[in-house]
Amino acid sequence: MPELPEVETIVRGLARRVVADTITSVWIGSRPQPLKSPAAKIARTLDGAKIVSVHRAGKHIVFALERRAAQPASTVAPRRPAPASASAHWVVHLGMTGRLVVCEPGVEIARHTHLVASLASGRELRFVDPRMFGKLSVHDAGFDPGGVEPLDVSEENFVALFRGRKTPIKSALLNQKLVRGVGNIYADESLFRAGLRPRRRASTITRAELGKLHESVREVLREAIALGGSSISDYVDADGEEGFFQLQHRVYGREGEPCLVCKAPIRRVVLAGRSSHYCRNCQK
DNA sequence: ATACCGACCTGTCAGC
DNA sequence: TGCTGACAGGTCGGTA
Repeated sequence: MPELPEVETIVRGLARRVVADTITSVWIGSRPQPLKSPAAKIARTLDGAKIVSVHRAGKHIVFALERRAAQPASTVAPRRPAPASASAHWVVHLGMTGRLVVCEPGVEIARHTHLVASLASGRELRFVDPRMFGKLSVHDAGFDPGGVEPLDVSEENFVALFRGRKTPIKSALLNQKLVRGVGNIYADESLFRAGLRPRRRASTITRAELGKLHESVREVLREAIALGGSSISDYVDADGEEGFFQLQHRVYGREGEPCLVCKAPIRRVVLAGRSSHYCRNCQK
């Protein structure tokens, strides 16, 4: 479901609600599919941890946790040093249908709830994911999913990613090891704005066109974040609010409808197993 | 290296 | 009303 703008919106909402809160207990469901670390390790890492920050890395949500180290057994410590603490990261990928919700404990547990973290503030943070394409993991060291952040990368570094690649440009954009956070909707929308067909081989794209693509990707992502992401069927952010960028889609989901620039019908083809939408006139 | 495909899962919606 | 198939925002692994 969520791509970079949706994850960014969710992260901002979560940060408002749970930063500085402490996890007081953890319940994990019986379905192993979403768990990419052992359940016991996830529970052990989360339980008692303070949430220091929430941020986004590509489509991943990263909770920075701080755990107080076990108190020394000695009781007489007149001048105790600052309490030792250990840091860890809880990483959530929402897959297609994952949601993180913060709610009161009394709220009915939704179907397909896989994790519930009780918070010291009295609320609960829940992970719900019907299709179970989402992933939960914990990491003692830092977490780096690879790829560059499209909103941070320079034009020069962006252009270099595609040099010499024969793969279709859309496949390259979807490759999270190159650019992280761009998914099917924003790939199609960016390529439309850049005037590039999805199947165009990356290696045949000129420097100027790649510069335009760099600009288009960033523009689309920034506009989508400003509107809270795209709500196609059931996406809502951490506050339960829908996004509005779907109203700005120029090609995605518009098969057969007239191009907003030239009126030619928008085409839909399948590329790498994904629906791909483009205008034959406006994209080369 | 690359490209296509199915697999992983459940839910929804259109069409018959 | 109910069945069937297509499709869905994402990734991964196998095979040519």
